[in-house]
Amino acid sequence: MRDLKYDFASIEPKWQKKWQEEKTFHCENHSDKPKFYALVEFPYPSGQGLHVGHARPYTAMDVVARKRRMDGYNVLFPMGYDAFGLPTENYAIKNHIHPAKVTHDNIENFTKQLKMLGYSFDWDRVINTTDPSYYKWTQWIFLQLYKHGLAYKTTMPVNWCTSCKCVLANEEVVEGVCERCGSPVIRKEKSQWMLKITEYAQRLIDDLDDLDFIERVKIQQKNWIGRSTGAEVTFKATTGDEIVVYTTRPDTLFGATYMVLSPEHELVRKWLDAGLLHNAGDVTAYQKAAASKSDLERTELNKEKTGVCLSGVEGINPVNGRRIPIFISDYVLSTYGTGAIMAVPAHDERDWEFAKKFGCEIIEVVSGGEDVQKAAFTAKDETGILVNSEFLNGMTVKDAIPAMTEWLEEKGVGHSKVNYKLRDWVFSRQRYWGEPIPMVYCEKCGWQPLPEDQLPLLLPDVESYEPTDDGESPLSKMTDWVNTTCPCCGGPAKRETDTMPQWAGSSWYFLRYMDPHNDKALASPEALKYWSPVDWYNGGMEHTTLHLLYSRFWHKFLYDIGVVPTKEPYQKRTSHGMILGEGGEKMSKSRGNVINPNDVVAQYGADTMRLYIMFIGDFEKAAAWSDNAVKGCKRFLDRVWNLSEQCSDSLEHTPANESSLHKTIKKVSEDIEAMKFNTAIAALMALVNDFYANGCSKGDFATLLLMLSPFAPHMVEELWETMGFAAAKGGMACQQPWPVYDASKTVAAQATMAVQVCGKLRATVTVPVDSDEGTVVAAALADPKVQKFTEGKQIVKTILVPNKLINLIAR
RNA sequence: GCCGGUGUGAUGGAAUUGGUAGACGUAGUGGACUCAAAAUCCACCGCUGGCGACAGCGUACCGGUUCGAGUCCGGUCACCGGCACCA
Repeated sequence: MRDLKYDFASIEPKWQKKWQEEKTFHCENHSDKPKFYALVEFPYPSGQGLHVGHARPYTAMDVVARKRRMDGYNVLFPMGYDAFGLPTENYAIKNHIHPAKVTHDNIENFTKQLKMLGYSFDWDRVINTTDPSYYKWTQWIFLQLYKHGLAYKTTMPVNWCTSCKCVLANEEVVEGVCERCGSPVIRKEKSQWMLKITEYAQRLIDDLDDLDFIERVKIQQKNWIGRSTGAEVTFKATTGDEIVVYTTRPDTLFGATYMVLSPEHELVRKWLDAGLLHNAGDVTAYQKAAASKSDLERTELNKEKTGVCLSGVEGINPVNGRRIPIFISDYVLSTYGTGAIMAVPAHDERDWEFAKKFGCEIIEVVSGGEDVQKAAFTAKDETGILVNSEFLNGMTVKDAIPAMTEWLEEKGVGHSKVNYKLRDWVFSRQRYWGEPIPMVYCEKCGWQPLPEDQLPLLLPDVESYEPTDDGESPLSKMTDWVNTTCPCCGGPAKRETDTMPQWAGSSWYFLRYMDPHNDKALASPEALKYWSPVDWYNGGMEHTTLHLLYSRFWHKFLYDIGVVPTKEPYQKRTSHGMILGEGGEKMSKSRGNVINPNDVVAQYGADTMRLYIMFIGDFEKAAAWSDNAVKGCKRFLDRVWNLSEQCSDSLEHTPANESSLHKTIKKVSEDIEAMKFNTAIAALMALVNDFYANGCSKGDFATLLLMLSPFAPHMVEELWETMGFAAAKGGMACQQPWPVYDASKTVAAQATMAVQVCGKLRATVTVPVDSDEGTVVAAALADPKVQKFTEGKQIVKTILVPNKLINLIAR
């Protein structure tokens, strides 16, 4: 009897069925209880199914959600599927199956797996971004963005994946290659729908201050938005044209010895057209070379600066009237600032490198560094003093920046300026499996939004999902669908054939959960008011600058137009570490080290899987899977199961366990809230060890079960029922109040204190709790091990840390 | 290069934020039970010296502050993540 194993294979489905039938975790949009909205990132339903990387955040938030219910909250803990996207479309192309069918099958599989793990989602609120009743509202939000001038179409160089034949957002290009397929990304001029996220740049930074996001998320978002302050300065060209440059160092203006325009700069085109450039051939050749370069090549060539001097045109420095050469070079980006710079080689490393290669003059204007002919001096602190700069001479850099800015403004040749690295969001994809963009183009009226009563604009069936070779969406071949009438004049018009990127549906999904079946609005104002904001959102760090930033942007927009009641969508954001394969390597099919949750559940049960994934290590850090450690968790659950048959009948707590029980309640309660699941479980294991050592009552055991229930809900419910607690307390363990501890009972009557002599541990003494210094010193000095080190010496000082430690300083 | 993080036994990791380093778990060793194995239970389990009680050393490395440092400060090294010609 002692080493009986519990039969998880029959227990787990039994309780999952009961939760489903009784809708145990269903929640209403009103309650006397305080609300708590816990959110995890909904999965992309890939063909591979759920993997252990999903299980970590899902289990963590399930533990939190289950505990908060027991704490007396009305908890919304929903799940759904982010199902538009390329892998499904590629699979459909390869196997000639409709993406909707693939999506449906994958979702079915995911749902089965999520239920198998016993998550307490409200299954009545499941959403699917590819469902027309959902994407109707994604399209609706797009129309609102358009109507408020935040969506626009423009021709611009975009990131073009050579393999996916598709435009990518900057965020989807990683080290010059496509984030998804790894193929090189080149620049291509295309007409694209854009969203003006840059309009929200400052608010996206400022409002982080009021949020409870983990610090590294805030820092990463701020870095990504990349605010910098400086000045725009207008230089004249000898042609009479004005060249506006952006600089963060207006103090160094006297050191500007040449200028650089990006190869795409409009003035270059203008001067070429006007025949002003003597070396037009070199210039156009350079422009052509730069345009065809992929981002990867640009980065690789990063070491060696290239460029062409524009012969026949010069710039004029507004501070001293000096004529300086103008270059074009791809180290100046057309997409940042004004696409033109003043080069100060003495105080900028890139300019210095370029100047050395092209023989430009290097003039020191900030002293305090090494010889500027040998290296650029870039320090911005008090170490530098301005020289060779007329009215700025003798100032520190810090003082010279505002002084020069003021001078520029007075003379009308410049002004202070804030710039952001963040760029507008490229919102079109030349792909099939996405939300159709609800816009119509009419030769007479231009772009027209589809009237809202025509939403959803359904994605039509096509024969082939392959993108066309000229980069148009497969939808462009559907002439019946493309040809329509203009909503404005009624004349012939064509629909937009591009679709939205995958990030669209996930930018607002958390709102739909609040009221998922509403067909009048994306969610009712009452539901939005009741549940907003999401109280706690856990997700991966990889979404920090993508999904998390995009959805904050959309939410702020919806707030501005009065749709949502809060200016931020998520109050708290936490993030989990990755699960690595055995041995610490990333899990991948090619390495053959992928752990399938189905196998783990089949062998050990869902409760063991859940417990282990929470016990594996620090939640925020990466952790390597270990089959042996899984066994340890199973062993622990077996020990709990067997302990149930050894409890005494008393419903009172056993005195011997009292302080460890109360300490454990405190520890587990606090650790779950702090996402220190590993130590919460360690505390439960230690408590079970105590119970085995001291014996335990039914009352002790019931408390243990309640604390264990968020981690191992199936086994706990089974024991709760068979031991008669369900009948006695009326309901399942997950419906009971969370145990409370009595602070006065967390301390034992006796304290074991460390005794140090001169800071070195020499003994421990056991004294009554809260003993005063005199008592502790006397007890310490009575110990022969202490006497050995104090003999013949005088105690000159004692330091007491109550109930912890006494340090005797002896001389 | 810039920003952020981490470094503790054989191993995953603890340590109430300056107070007994190594909780809890794995692996290992010895023992009990067993014909035997598995499972379970008990004991040991940082390094060095000693039969031993014990002593010395020990949280990447060097230095500092302190009665006391894994924790704080200065410097060095290594690894991980993000950004990367953003003027």
